[in-house]
Amino acid sequence: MNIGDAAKQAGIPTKTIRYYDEIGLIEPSARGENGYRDYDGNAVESLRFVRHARGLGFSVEDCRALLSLYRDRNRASGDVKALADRHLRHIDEKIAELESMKRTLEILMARCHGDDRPDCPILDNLAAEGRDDQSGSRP
Amino acid sequence: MNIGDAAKQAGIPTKTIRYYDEIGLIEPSARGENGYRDYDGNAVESLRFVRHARGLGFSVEDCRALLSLYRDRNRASGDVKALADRHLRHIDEKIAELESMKRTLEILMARCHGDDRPDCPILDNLAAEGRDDQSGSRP
DNA sequence: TATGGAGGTTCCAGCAACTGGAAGGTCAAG
DNA sequence: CTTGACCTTCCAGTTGCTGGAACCTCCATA
Repeated sequence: MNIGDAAKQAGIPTKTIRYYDEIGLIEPSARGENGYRDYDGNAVESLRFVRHARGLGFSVEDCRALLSLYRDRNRASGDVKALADRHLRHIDEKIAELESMKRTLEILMARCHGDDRPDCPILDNLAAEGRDDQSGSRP
Repeated sequence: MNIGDAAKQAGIPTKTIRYYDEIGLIEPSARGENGYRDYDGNAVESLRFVRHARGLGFSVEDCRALLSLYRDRNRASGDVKALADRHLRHIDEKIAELESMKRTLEILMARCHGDDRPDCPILDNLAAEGRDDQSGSRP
C-alpha cells in the first residue's frame, strides 16, 4: 500500500513515516516504478510497533533496538527487559526532577500575593545568590 | 569582568553565556576594545537569575519575561504568579504523562521473565494492534 | 483529451537550548 | 619571544519530528 494508507493503518503521519525511512528505522518493503514507497503488512506492523514504543517514551534508537529484538527469533527476553529497565530508570529520574521543580514552585507561589504590587517572593528567590543546585530554594 | 569570570560567578558555562547574548536574552554590559565581552554586577545577576529560572524548568522565553518583570519596578506580582502557574500546569502534564508510561512499563516488565528465552510480553504488547492512545496496554 | 484534485516525491528550514570544535586574535608571565 | 590560557566568530550536531516549496503522478470526470 501507499504511504498514505500505511499512515492511516499505523496511526502515524506520512511525514513521520518518511522520516523513519530516511533514518533507516523502517524502510518501505518496496518502491514502485513511480518512486512511490510501498508498505506491506510487515512494514505497517513495524510502524505500529514503533508508535507504541514511542508512546511509552522510548527513544528512536531504543525503538531500533526493540524492533531488531522483535524480529529476532533467537532473542533473549532478558535483553528486552534490560532495555525497558534502563528506560524506566530514565523516566524515574525525569519524574523526580519535575517533582522537585513542582515542589519549589508551589512553595514560592504560595507565598506570592499575586496582586498588582511589585513585591514578589518568586522573583526574590530567582534573584537570590548562592545555591549551586537547581532544585531551588530553602523556603 | 570577562566572560570566564562571569561564568564562574554565575555558575553557567561560557558557551551558554555567549548563546544568551546571541539570542538577546542577556547582553554583556559592554565590549572591550579587543572585542571581549564585559559583564558587570548587574549582568552577572541576570545570568544567575536565569540559571535559577532554567533550573525550575522555565523556558528561555519565560526567562525573558521573568527577567523583564524583575527589572520592572512597576510590575504586578500577579503577572509573575500567572507565568509560574502556567509553567506549573505544564509540569503537571509532563509528570502525568511520565507516570502513565511508568505504570505501563512496570506492568509489562512484571510479566516479562527476563531470561534467555524469546518469549516477551513487552514486545507482544508493542506489537499488538489497535489502541489509539499512547498510554499503552490493557493488562 | 484536457483538467482538477488528491495523492506522491525531494530537499530545505526550523523548533529548544545548548554543546563541541575549528580557526584565529589577545594578553600576561617567564 | 614564546607559551598557554584566555577570548572571538562561525559552523555543525543533538532529538524527533513538522512545515513548506517545487515538482511528479494517478484517477475520475466533463
